[in-house]
Amino acid sequence: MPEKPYDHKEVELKWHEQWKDHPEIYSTDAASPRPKYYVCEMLPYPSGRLHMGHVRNYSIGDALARYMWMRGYDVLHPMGWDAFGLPAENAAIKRGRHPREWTLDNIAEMKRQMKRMGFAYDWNREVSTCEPEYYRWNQWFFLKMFERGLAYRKEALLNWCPECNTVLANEQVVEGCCWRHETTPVEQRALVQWFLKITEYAEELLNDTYKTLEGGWPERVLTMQRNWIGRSEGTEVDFTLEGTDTKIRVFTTRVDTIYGATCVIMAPEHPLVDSLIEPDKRDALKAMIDSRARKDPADLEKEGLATGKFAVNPYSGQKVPIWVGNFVLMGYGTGAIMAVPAHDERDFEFCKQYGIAIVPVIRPVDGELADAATMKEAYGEYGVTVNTGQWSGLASADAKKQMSDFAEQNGFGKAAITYRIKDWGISRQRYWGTPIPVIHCEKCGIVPVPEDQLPVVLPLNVEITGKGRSPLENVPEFLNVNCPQCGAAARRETDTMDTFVDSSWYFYRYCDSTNDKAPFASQVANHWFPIDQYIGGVTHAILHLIYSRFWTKVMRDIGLVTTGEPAKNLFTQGMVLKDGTAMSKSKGNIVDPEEMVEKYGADTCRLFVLFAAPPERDMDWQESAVSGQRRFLERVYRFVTAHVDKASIAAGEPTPGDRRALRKLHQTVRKVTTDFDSRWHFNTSIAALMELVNELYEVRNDLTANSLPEVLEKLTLLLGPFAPYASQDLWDQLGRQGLVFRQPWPSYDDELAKEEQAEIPVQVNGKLRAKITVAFGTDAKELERLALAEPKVRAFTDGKQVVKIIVVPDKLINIVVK
RNA sequence: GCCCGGGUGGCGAAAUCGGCAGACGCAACGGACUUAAAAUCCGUUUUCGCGCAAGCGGAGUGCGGGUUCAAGUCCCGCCCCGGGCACCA
Repeated sequence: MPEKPYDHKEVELKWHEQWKDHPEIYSTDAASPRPKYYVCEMLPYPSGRLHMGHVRNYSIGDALARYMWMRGYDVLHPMGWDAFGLPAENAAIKRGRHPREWTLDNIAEMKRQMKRMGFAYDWNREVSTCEPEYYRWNQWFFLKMFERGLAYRKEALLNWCPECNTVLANEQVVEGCCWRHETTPVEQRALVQWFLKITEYAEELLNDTYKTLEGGWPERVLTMQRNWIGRSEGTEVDFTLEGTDTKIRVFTTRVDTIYGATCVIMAPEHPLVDSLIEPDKRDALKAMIDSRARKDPADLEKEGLATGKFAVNPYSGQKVPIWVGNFVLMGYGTGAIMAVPAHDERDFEFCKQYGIAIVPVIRPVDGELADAATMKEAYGEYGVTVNTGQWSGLASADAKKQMSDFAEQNGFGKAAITYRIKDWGISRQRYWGTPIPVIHCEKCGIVPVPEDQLPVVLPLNVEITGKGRSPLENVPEFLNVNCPQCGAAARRETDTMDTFVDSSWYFYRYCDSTNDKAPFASQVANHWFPIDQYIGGVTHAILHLIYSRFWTKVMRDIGLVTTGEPAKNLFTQGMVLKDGTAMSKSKGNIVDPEEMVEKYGADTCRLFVLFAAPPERDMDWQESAVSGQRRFLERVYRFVTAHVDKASIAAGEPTPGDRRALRKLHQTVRKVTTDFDSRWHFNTSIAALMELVNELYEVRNDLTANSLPEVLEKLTLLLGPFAPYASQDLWDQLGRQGLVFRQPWPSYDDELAKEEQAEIPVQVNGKLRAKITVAFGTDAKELERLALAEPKVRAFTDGKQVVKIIVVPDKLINIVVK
C-alpha cells in the first residue's frame, strides 16, 4: 500500500459520524471487576461557544481519561452545564430571547463542538443545572439545611451591584467592584437574606487542608483557602462603659498588650455606637459609613470620631476614650477593638493622627522598652511584658495564656477563635436560578415548602427587564400560594439561589443522573467518590472549591455520602493567553477553536494545546506554532500507512534499523507512561513521540517485519490519548478491530530501551573536553584510564598535577588538575 | 506590605535525584526533488573570538555573592514579571 496523505476532514468526520450518537462507548461498567477511576473536569457555563480555555481543560482531562481506560480502569468521565446565571438574563434583555431558550441553544451548540473535538464523555450522564430534575435537589438540600439550622435568614449590609441589580457575595467583590463589572463600585444595602452556615464547618474545612487534601491538591490552592478561612486565636475581653453596666466586647490576639491599650475603637456600624455618639456627630458618622462602602478599601485613609465617652479596662481599671474608626470592621471579631498603638502598626498610625497616648508594655527579649515619645513605629513582635501588673516580666506567650484564663475566671472575657470566612449569602434577586423553597405566611412566618411539593418550578412566563426587584414578583401564579401550614393566602419567596449552589454538588449527580427519588443513591456515590482527579482553572481556587467542600461535609452529616471531601486530587491548569493577557471579548483577542478545527482538525488543535506548555502553566497562544503539530500528524500518518504492508512480510535477521527503532520505541513508551503517571507534562510526551517519528524516518529504509508490527501498533496506541481520531484511523488502517482507547496501554522493556553503548562526557576542572564511548557497566578504574588517555583530555592535563578524579559510572568523568 | 508562581536562544520550551545547558517544536537560512513554486525529505541556527575549512578556544540559564570536583538545579542578598490576599485587630 502506498503512503496515504493525511486529510483531517476525511479522517475526523469518518469517526465523528460513527461516535457522535453512541455515548455508550464511553460508559462505565458497574459489573466490571476493574478498579474505578473518576476523572472530572469543571463544567462550563454555556456561554454559546467553546473557548480555548475549555479546549485546554478538556484536552487534559480527556487524555487522562483515555489513558486510564487503556490502563484497565473503569473510567467515569462525564460532562454537564452550569446553566443558571446572569448572562442568560442579560441576553434576554438584549435580544428578547427567553433565558431558557437561549441557554438550551447554547448547550446544544457547545455539545456539538465538544463532540467534534472528540472528547470522550458519557453523555448519558449529562447534567444541566437549569432543569427542574436537577434544581429540585438544590431545593431539597436547602430544606435539609433549614431543618438543621444551617440555612437561616438575617438582615445584613450587603454588597449590591447597581449594574447586576443584585446582591454579591464578598467573594464576588473584586477591589471594591463587581466581579462581572470591574468598573462598577459596589454599594452597601440592608436586606434580609438567606445564608448558609459555612462557618459551622470552618474548623473542619481548615483541618482537612492539612490532612485529607495535603499532597493531592496544589499547595497554592490550599494556602489560598487557609487564608480565606483565616483562623485566628485570641481573647475576647469586655471593657465597661464608664458609669454603666454596658459592656463593650473586643477581640484581640495580643491580650498581653492590654495594659498598653489607650483607647477603644468601634466599627461605625456597631449597634452601640448610635447611643454613644454625640448627636451633632451623627452626620459625620453616616458619612463615614457611606464613604467606606463606596471607596476601594485599599486607599481608604484612616478616620476617627471621638465619642466623648470612656471605657474601663478590666485588667488595669484604667479608663480610656472610646472612638469610632473607619478601619474597624463590623464583620470581623466583635466589631470593636482595643487600640494598642505601641504594639500595633495600624493603631499606632491612628493614635498618632489623633494625638492619643502611646504606652509601650512589651520589650524585646534582649532589649529595652521603647520610649513612647520617640518611637517611630509600633513594636509588633513578641517579647517580655513590662508594667503589666501581676503579669509583669512574663514572655508574651505565657502572659497571653494566663491573662486569657484570668478573664474567663473573672467573667469578663474568654479565649476565642475568630474566622475571616463568613456565612455564605445565597439570596439573589434574580430570575434565572433555583427558587428558594419557602413561603412567607402572615400567621406562621417562614414556612418551608413540604418536600413532596418539590420542585418549586421556576415559571417560564416572565418579563425580564433588568430593572427593579426580581422578575418573579410580577408573576402572580408563582407569587400567590396557600400556606402549607394554615392554608391562608401567603407569598412565595422570590429570591433565587446563588449559582455556586448548583456547582457545589453536580459531580455527585453524574453518578446517578436520572434518579427522581433522591439527589443520587448513596451506594452509587460511595462507589465513585472521592473524585480521583478533578481538573479546572485556578480561578475557582476559593469560591467553588470551598463551597463544594462544605456541601460534601453537609451531605456526609445527613448520611448521603461517607467521604468528607469531594476530590482526592485537584489539578489546576494555566490560562490560555493571547499577547500576554487573557482572551476576552472586550479585548477582541479571542481565538475561536472551531476555526482551528476547521483549518487543522481537532487532533492538531488538541496536540497543540498540550504541546505548547506544561498544563499547569499559563500558555500564550501563537497560531504560527500550530502548523508543527499538523506536520507531525501528517508524518505519523504517512509513515504508518506506507509501512503497513511491509509489516506483514516475513523477514530474516533483524537489521540495525530494526534495533534502533525498537530501542527508541521502548524509550518512548517509557517516557510517555512516566509522564502520565507523574506530572502530566504532555508537552514532553508529545516531544518524545516526535523524536520517535524522527528516528523512524531516519532508519525507514532499514526496517523489516522484525520491528514494524510492534512499532506501528505501539506508536498508534501512544497517540490515542492526544489525537484520538488519527489514532483510531491508523488502528483501522493496521487492520485492527475495536476502539483504540479500549486497548491495553503498550508495555515497554527496560532492556530493549537501553542504549548499546554509553557515551560518557569527560570533564577537566568541570569543563567538557571529550566524550568516550564504552560498554555499559565499565568499571571506574577502566573509565579513568580511558579518559586520561584521550588526546583532547591530555591537552588539558599534560604538565599539570591531577588532584582528583570523580567517576560516576555510565554517567560522567571529571578530572581535577592543578 | 504579606503569601504563592515564574525569569533559560529570534519565539514556545526541555533538562524529573547536583552530573554533557538549549531536547522537541516554531521561525529563519541552505541543500535535494521540481520546468517552476508549494508540499516533502535532508541539513544549519545560544553568542563572541580565531580559522578558507573540518575545527579550536572564551563566555553563557534575571543580578551579586556562596557551597561543591561539578550549580539552570542547593544556600544568602537583591531586581523584574504574573497571580492571590490586603486595615481581619
